[in-house]
Amino acid sequence: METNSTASRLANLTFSLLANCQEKEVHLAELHGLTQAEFRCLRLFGTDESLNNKTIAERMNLSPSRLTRIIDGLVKKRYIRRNIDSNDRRNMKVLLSTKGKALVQQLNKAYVDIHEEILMDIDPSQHEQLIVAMTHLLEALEKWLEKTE
Amino acid sequence: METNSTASRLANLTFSLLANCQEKEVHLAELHGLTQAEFRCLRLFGTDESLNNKTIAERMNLSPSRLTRIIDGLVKKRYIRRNIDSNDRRNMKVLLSTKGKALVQQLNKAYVDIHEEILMDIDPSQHEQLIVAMTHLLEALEKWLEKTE
DNA sequence: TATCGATATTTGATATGCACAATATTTAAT
DNA sequence: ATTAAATATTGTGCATATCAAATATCGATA
Repeated sequence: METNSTASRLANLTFSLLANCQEKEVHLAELHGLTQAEFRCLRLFGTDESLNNKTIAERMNLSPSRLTRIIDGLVKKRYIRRNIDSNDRRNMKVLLSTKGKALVQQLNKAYVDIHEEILMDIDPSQHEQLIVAMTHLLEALEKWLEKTE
Repeated sequence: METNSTASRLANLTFSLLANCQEKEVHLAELHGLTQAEFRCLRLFGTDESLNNKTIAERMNLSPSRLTRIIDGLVKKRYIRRNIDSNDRRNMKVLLSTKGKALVQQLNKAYVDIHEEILMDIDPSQHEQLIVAMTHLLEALEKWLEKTE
């Protein structure tokens, strides 16, 4: 059956793709003197956003206490600041410092640049195709994760 | 510019994809009573393959000592066996037990099934193009990783 | 307003993950 | 035969993560 062999080729592709992306992330983190956790945490921020401890913990699938210490590291390295939320003083509003904003913007740019480079190697007529396919891949994965939750 | 906006869409996609795959892996691991490291180790085996400690460590980017203990866990849980290589008694030949083979096959099948489902959503005439595009994506990423080594 | 329960963060204790160095066994080279 | 290299394991220490307890604040209500 055609679908089956294509499916296993695609499966191998996404498998390798995943491994490579992970490697890339490790590499980028140490390039900036950050631990992997700190790096991933930083990448959650849009440049203007301000998040609290708990939501970051949820997005990263980590305990709030773990987050406290990751944030500690990022504060010590002067990438972010902590402010008490004046509306609800239980909340810590965590936001990027100037240095943090610069790094996040640089990372985002680099990230897009990589993909741009990649697209240059691919016939433009296939770009939309690729996007559609990857979107399906993502949807399927999300559906599967929900199903088995 | 068309390329740029496509690139940032693609960037977002691979970003989410990565996060979802990681979540899926964690989930699958605990579904089978394995740690994430054990799970990833098991997935390296083809059903008939026999590997030694060192090569597994290299493929997983872990130290041999770490591997020794991961293997310990998998042996205790009866997924793999250790045999001394009779050609070179320094080597431990690590291979899947019957139970291990069954699990690996089941996982591989599930993995292909997901991708088959995805392909059903896409016009068959475009499958080959999709594979080609994804292959380019992977190649480009590998090239980038080498460049920055 | 005084108090109780819920919520957010932090801290201390503890467990797990991982690498490095030292050790033991075996092989290969001189 | 002796020495050097390769392989797996064990001991140790630091990094990573969770859990439970402590602290502070908020909102509701008696």
